[in-house]
Amino acid sequence: MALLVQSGVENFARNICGTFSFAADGARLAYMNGWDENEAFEAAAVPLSQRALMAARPAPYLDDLNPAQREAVEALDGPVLMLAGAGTGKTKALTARIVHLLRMGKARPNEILAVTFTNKAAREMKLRVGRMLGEVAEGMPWMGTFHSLSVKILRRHAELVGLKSNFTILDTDDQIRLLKQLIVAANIDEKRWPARMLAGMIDGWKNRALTPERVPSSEASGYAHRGTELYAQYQERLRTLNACDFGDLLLHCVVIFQAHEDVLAQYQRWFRYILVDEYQDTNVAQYLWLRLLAQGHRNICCVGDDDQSIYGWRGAEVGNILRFEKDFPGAHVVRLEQNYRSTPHILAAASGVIAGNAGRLGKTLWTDVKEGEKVRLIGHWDGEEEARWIGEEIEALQRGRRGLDPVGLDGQAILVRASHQMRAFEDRFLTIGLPYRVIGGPRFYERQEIRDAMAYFRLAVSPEDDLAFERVVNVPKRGLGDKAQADIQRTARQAGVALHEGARELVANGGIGGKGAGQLRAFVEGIDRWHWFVSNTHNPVEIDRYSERLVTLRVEREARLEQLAVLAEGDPLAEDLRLDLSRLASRIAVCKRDLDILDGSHMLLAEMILEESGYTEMWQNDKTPEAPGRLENLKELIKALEQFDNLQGFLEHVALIMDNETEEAGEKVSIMTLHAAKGLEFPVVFLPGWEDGLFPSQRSMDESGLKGLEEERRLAYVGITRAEELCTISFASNRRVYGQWQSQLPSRFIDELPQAHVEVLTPPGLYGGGFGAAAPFAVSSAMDERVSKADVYNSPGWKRMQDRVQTRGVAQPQEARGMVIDATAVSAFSEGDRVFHRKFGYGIVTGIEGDKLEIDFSKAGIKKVVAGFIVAAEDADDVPF
DNA sequence: AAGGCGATGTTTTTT
DNA sequence: ACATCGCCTT
Repeated sequence: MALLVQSGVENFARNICGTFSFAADGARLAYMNGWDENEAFEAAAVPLSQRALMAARPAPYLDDLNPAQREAVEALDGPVLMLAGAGTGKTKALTARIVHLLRMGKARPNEILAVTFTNKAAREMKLRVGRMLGEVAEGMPWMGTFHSLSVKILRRHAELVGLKSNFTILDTDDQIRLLKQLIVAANIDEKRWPARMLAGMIDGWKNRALTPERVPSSEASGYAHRGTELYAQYQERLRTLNACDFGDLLLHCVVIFQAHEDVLAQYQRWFRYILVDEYQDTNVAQYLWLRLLAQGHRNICCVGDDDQSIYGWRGAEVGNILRFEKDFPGAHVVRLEQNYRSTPHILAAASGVIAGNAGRLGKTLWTDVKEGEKVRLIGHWDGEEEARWIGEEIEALQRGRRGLDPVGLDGQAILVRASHQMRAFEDRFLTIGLPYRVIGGPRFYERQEIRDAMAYFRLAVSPEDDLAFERVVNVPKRGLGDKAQADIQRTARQAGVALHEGARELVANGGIGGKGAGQLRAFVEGIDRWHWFVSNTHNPVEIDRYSERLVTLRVEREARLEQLAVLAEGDPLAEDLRLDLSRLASRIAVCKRDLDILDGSHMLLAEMILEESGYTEMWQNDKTPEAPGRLENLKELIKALEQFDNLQGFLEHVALIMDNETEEAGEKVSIMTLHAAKGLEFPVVFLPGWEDGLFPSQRSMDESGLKGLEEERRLAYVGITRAEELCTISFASNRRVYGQWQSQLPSRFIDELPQAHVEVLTPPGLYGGGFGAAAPFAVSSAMDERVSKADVYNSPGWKRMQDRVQTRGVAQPQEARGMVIDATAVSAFSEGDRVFHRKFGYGIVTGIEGDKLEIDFSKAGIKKVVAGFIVAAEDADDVPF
């Protein structure tokens, strides 16, 4: 073991020195780090002009900063918490800090660990550090996402968690498929206990850095009391497959750090300074990962905004940022509060809403800007009307209106709570021909055709990849159904080999009949052939062999051509010769292609695989409207291969890079979810669908109670603060929910908007005359109690309306409002209790998790509900209505 | 083995 | 309303 660790460390050191190319930008680094410049220049052979450039700009990055930013940048040593409100220039401060660390000689580029959540953020940071330094920042090997950095570390120490360093990274599809197998094997009714649910639980545990044996027994009741058992089996299975899921990447790192002091110490020495972006989004595993690495020198700088924590539902712990000063006593806390993005009204509206949350670290955003429009608020009859109005408004703003400068479509965005809300806008914009773009739809590498193609590539690289085999063994249809696939599985398991070998054996011993047999043989041989090409790339012997064959074929062609030339016109032999020639031509083409593949053209190899497997053909023959798009995507995929040296390299990276890069040109309105909008900004922002139950989402409140509501409120805060100039909030009185028309009430967040910063619009057209003019009313203006029926939806009296509805106790779906949610209420229940929920009816408690109860409702099925919403069945009569 | 029909459950999403 | 999924038919 010691030997392994030792060699790992050596490997590691070599890797870092190799990755960090001193030669590339040695001069600049030498300058900033105070090394012997002349020596470095000699060695690096960098043009002197570059040195001149650096010398001419002593420290421009510091002069660009405001006092708070500067404070955060200059506090280099010890723990620092940078509380950066929306639009306060946190990325600027973060990048300046990195540059400053380098310049002050505190660390070399390879000694800084800079962590982000998304590849996009990492890219952005690299770009900006590079720009500040005056060129591309090549030498920062440890700037990346939690996951990509974890992979890098894990590859070095895979053996410490029972993996080989070439482990594969599973996507969610593979994960679910694997779990399904285990569930079936465990004799569990997959219908009652879906694999997705188990996957969710396992993810949750991994997010909390819980290995199977560390899962608290209080949670053992989940998933038919067999959750932890299946979790353990799943981990075992992953190990045999030499694979990791996303959660494992972090979990394994944490486990290694915790169990191997020497390894941890090594990294603690390497990473002299640690920077973390979006700290409010870290989960427990990420928190431990960071804390372990920072433990020694405590040179950790976390940047975040507790008010923008919107990923609690996937394991993020706001608590991490709230607790920072306790975790790192003596931490230097800096607040970035000067906002460079939005007008005062927008900031005030956002602040007003977020003030409703308890337990904030607290920041007061301010701005130098004096002018600006109020946040606009408008009610509509229904969702379609809302979409219509927004469409017209966008076009009006595009033309320039009311003395406002025209705002291009790229500067306008619609931010919705849930993606299904996008449809109304897409429909409307299609009919009026308004160009739009949906941000954050299904990601490129998540598409079916891309995953299928990738499975083929995985098989070519490693034929023993059983998950890939399963995925495509019958795609395209090869007549290999459940029966045949079960036979393959059995044969493979008995022989203790991979499915690919099992299939070969099954074919060889005639264990499979019918047309499936031939097809399976072809599939197995295809994989062999593709794999042969992968393993013989650049093999000189094979290249010679193919070259010779190509020559032979060409000679043969010449011979035929000569024969043809001497034949008389109309000679019957000529036909045969021409046929021969065309056959020869295609053989030559194939041989040439094979030779190119052997020479290292992995793009041709990929094309060949998709061609020979019949995968391309399958989509060509497909008559569905999306087939052409899928073929287009496959072409894109091949194009993406170009940036990599080989298929292996491609597969390695793709697992972690899941973003969609296709950005078509042209001015377009952006439509996206509030989550997808975090970090973005637009001059004009529309926030539709502010209705209770939709936003805040009913489900969020049911499942997480007050915590959920507060997260929704942060989402509202994020939404408003995306706007630079103009922010328009809207709601509809009627909306179709799951096909049923439902009457909606304005969101409680609307009540929380400070009136002084809001302008209320009556909808043009439908009510109040239909002349298309938007007549502004001040919210504060006293309004006649005799509001007309039509005006109810946009009058300043919706508050009263809500009050009326509440005091009258009229049935409404939003009963969470005003309820006291008592986290301790959970203790009032135990498993087996018969209980009542106003929405789901009667049920039996089947488990307890934190402040939530898992209940098997007789009508609604199994749900997890906050205990505050539950009463004992015998008290059901006390529940209103 | 493969395509057609009724029951089902519907947020947010990165890696 | 709608898509997905498992089951049932051919």
